[in-house]
Amino acid sequence: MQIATSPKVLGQILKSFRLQKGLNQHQAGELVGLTQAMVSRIERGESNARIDTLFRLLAALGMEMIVQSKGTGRDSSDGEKW
Amino acid sequence: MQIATSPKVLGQILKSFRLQKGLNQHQAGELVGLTQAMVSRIERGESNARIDTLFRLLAALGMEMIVQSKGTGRDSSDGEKW
DNA sequence: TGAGTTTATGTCGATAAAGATATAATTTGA
DNA sequence: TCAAATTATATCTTTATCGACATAAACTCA
Repeated sequence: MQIATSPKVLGQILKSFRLQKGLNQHQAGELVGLTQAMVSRIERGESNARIDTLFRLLAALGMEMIVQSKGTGRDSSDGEKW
Repeated sequence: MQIATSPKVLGQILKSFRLQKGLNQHQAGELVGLTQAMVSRIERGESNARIDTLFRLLAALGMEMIVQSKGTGRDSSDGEKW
């Protein structure tokens, strides 16, 4: 489970998932209609992609985005951290 | 915990969090340098905002984005769903 | 009903993403 | 070491975000 805190960190997460699936940038791009160049720029946090582009990449890699209150992680067995 | 599957769903999630914090669109926008108009368009999924804009909104609402493999939810007490 | 608040739409200019394509740079493996 | 594969950059055009307004529409409440 990875917490994305910036476009750059998000790009690194996407890259690690892509590698886990054994895909190169060209293949990952083909799955979602992105050029290899765009995949490269997004992974390096150079692109600051749009939301729909991110969702397409997430879907292609079998990933999902979860949005929650900060500090709601599974390891916060207590619940008074607010 | 909310799973965002599209810009539109993401917008609805953002809206619910904003309301939970008792903010109107103008106030939420001021926290991150977005106009009320932009907040409206993003929440309605009409804008398809950029990643950095999303991160700014998340931060302002005290939220965080988690990216994980599909089906890695906390309720999958077993771990062999892959 | 009507004023005040909140949200939705509209326009315009500037900036950046994205598609297409090419090519350099890097990495990998024989 | 060298060729192939992979990744990083570059340029050009099209399109969309975003800030800045302005204003319409919807909602709240006395």
